[in-house]
Amino acid sequence: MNWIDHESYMEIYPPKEFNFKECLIFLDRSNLEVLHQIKEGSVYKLIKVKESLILCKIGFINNVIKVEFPIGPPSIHFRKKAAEYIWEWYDLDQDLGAFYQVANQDKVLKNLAHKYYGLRIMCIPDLFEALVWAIMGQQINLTFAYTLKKRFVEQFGESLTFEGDTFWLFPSFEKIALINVDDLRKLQFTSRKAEYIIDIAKAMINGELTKELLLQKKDDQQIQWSLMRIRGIGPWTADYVMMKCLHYTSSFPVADVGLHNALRNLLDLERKPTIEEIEKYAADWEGWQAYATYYLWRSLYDKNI
DNA sequence: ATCCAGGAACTGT
DNA sequence: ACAGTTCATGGA
Repeated sequence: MNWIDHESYMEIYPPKEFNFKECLIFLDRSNLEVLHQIKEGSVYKLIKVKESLILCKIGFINNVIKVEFPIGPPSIHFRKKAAEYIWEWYDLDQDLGAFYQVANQDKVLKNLAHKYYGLRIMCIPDLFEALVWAIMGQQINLTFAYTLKKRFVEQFGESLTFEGDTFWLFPSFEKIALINVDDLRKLQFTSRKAEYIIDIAKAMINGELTKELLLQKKDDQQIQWSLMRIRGIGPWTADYVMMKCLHYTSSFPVADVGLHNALRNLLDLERKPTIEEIEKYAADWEGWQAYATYYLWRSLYDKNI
C-alpha cells in the first residue's frame, strides 16, 4: 500500500492504471445501493474497525486518492486500517498493465480495455458480505437483488447518521447467526437462500469459514472446492467471491448471465453465446478472466452501443 | 401477460 | 454422470 497519513486526512497513491471516475460509474449503478453514497464526485463510505465506526469521504485530486473524515479523524491505527480497506476495495494491488497486454491482443477485449482504461474491480473485502450478496443475487434480476440487500442491511445492519444522511454497514455474521429463516422470509428471501445465509453466518461464528483460511489454501482450485462444499455456493458464487473478495484475477464466472448478455450485445449475436462459445472467446484471457468479465459487465451500462 | 433474471439444490434416471 | 424440476419473486 502506498499512502501518506496527514492526521486529519490521508493520501493514497494508486498505480498508474487507475481511473477513479470509471470506478464511480460502477459504484453508482443502482440508486438502491445503501452501502455507500456518491456526492459531487466523492464516495462516502462507512467502515468499522474493532468497535469504531469511521466515515470516509473518498475523492480524487491530482491523481491522488484523498480520504477525509467528516465526523473527525480516528486514531492513526484506525486510519491505517481505513486506508487498507480502501486499497483493497479498489483492487489497487493488481498490475493492470499485465491485463492490458493481454486485452490489447484480444478481439473482444481490445476496445473495452481502451474505453474503460483504469477501471478496477470494485471489490467486497468482507467475506460474509461477498458471500451473502452473491447468494442474494442468484437467479433474480439485479434490481430486485439490490432491493433485497437494502432490506437486509436496513433490518440488521448498524448505521450512523451525519448531517441528515444515514450511512449503513453490512450486517455482521455474528448478528445473522442469531436470526431465523422467517426473519428473512419476511424480507422476500426464498427459504433456501435464508437457510444458506444463516448457515454461512454460523460457520463463520464457529471459525470454520474465514477469509484467512481460504487464502491459506494451496491454489485456486482448492479454494473453489472449499467454497463449493458449502450449501448454496455453486460454481458461479465461488468464482464471484474469488473475484470480488479474494482478488483472483483468473476466476471466471462463466455461467454468468450478465457476461452472456454483454457478449451478445458486443458481438451483435442473435442469441446468447453457449458456454463452449464463451470459452473460445476466452481462450487468450488466461490469468485475467475476472477482469475480462468485469469489463464486459461494465459495458452493460453503456446503453448507447 | 410472458419471459427471464449476475444459480443451485434436489430428484429421477 | 446427466437432464429435468423446483425454488419464489420482481422487472421489463
